[in-house]
Order: sequence, then structure tokens, then C-alpha cells
Amino acid sequence: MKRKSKTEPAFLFKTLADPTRLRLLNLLACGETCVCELTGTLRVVQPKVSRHLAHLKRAGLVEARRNGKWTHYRWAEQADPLVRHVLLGLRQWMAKDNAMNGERRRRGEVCCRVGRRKATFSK
Amino acid sequence: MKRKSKTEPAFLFKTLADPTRLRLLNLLACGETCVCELTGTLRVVQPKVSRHLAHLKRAGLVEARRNGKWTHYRWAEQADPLVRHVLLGLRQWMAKDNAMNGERRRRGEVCCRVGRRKATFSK
DNA sequence: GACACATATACGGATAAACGTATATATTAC
DNA sequence: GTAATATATACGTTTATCCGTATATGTGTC
Repeated sequence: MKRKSKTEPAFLFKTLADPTRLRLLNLLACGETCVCELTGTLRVVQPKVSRHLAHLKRAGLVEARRNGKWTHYRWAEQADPLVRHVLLGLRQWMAKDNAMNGERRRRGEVCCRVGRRKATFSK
Repeated sequence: MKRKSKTEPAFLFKTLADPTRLRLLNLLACGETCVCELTGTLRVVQPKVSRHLAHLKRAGLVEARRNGKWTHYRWAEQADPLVRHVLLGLRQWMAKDNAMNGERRRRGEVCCRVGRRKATFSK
């Protein structure tokens, strides 16, 4: 009985082997973010963002929370030591990388954050 | 001028995203090893081993040394902090993983190590 | 109900990865 | 030189990944 499980490191690394997914993780590293903000900040088409978010979610790296029309994604807590270790290293690298920091700065001027009343956030 | 360089994390992770390459790194973690020993231990065809070793070498994760008919591979020293960090985590995971330890134990009964005089090692 | 908006998924095509087999290269022994 | 061995590469095929576009789903508003 062979197991090709998600706990295999190769699977983790495959998930991290895409620049767009790393950019998403970088933005999410600052806190929970909705899809439209991610899409606006990365300047890529929305289906692409959703697809990569779904991939990250399947791999257990992020979690989603629905709030009205919006879905907010965030980093998931990790139990596995290797995953924790790798993600920690990644987080530290992101904090220093120029391109990643640039994208963090660009955020927050888009979508559901601007031109809306606070009351728009339901529940 | 866009750089798709080897220093990008996505490239590192892509290299690590293959089970065979992880198995090779696992065996090499115990020290320098020749291709025939790797081939015999992993029980995969030799071209497959050579191809993956070439990939690891291109990514800068291993180095090769020729000794007579044999080529010996070993882990390369790493300058980049992220690479060092990830490989350290991987090394620790390998030291604990059952399958990886099993393969480490299986080695050493193959190829240029057995049925040969010491003198066969040239230079 | 109809409509607008946010997000997810389905589909088809392009590109890249990994594979097995065959072959080339390099080294040593004779 | 030939033969044998160790390793690397080339070739064609299969499989996986990524993409853009189109469409479906879910939610709030009227």
C-alpha cells in the first residue's frame, strides 16, 4: 500500500515551487486578506489567483473564511515540523526580499477596502 | 531586465519537489557517494539517477568529483541563507523518516564497494 | 423574482517534467 | 589498438503544470 500523501516533503516543495504562490503567501504573511485585494495587488487575473489559492489550500498551507461576498485567506497553523521549519525560513526570506516588500507596500489601495462603508462588512 | 535566476526560491523548491531527488539527497547526506552505489541502493535505472544528479548539480545543491571510472557526488556548501535553512530542515527530517533511514541502511552492499580490491581506487 | 458583485471551477491549449530505451563518452585493463 | 565498465546524454513519449477565457456558483440588494 503506497501512500502518496500530502505529508511528503516533495508535495510541500511542489506547492512552493511556483512564483505566484510565493507572492500570495508573501501578502498573506501580513495577515488575512480577501481575494480581490490579492488580485488587485498582484495585478493578475482573478481566476489565476483563485486557482493558486485553491492549490495552497489543498496543500494545507492556507485556510479560507467566507464573509459575505468575500473570501478571506490566511496562513494555516502547521503541525508538521518540516513544514513549520520551511515556512519559517520562507517568511524570513520574504521579510528581506526587495520584490516581496514592494508588493506588500502596494497593497491596501484596492477593492473592498476603499470606497466602502465599514457597514459593508456583514455579520 | 527580468531575472529568472537560480537564486529564486521557486527554483530551489522545484528542485526539491521530486521524490527521487530527495532520496538521492538522503543518501548523499551520509557522505560522498558514487553513482553506481546510488543506483544500486535506490534500485532505479542508472540514466534516471544520472539525470536527477545533473539536475541537483545545476541547482547547486551537490557537487561532483571524478575518480577514475567513478563519479562521486556530495552535498555542496551553501552560501544563501534560505537554501541553508531549508536544507538543514530537510536533513533533520531525513534523519527521522523511516523510509529514508531504511534506504540508508540498504546501501553499501553494492557496486564498487564489494568484490573489489582497495587498490582499484586510483590516484 | 432580477441584477450586480466576488469567487470558484471547467475547458482547451501550450509548456515543461519525468520517464524508458538507446547510445555516446570517458576511463581502465589488456 | 579492443574490450569492459561507469557515467552521461539524446531521443521520443507520456504526464503534469500553468495559463487565459468562459462560465458556474454563491451572496447581498432591490
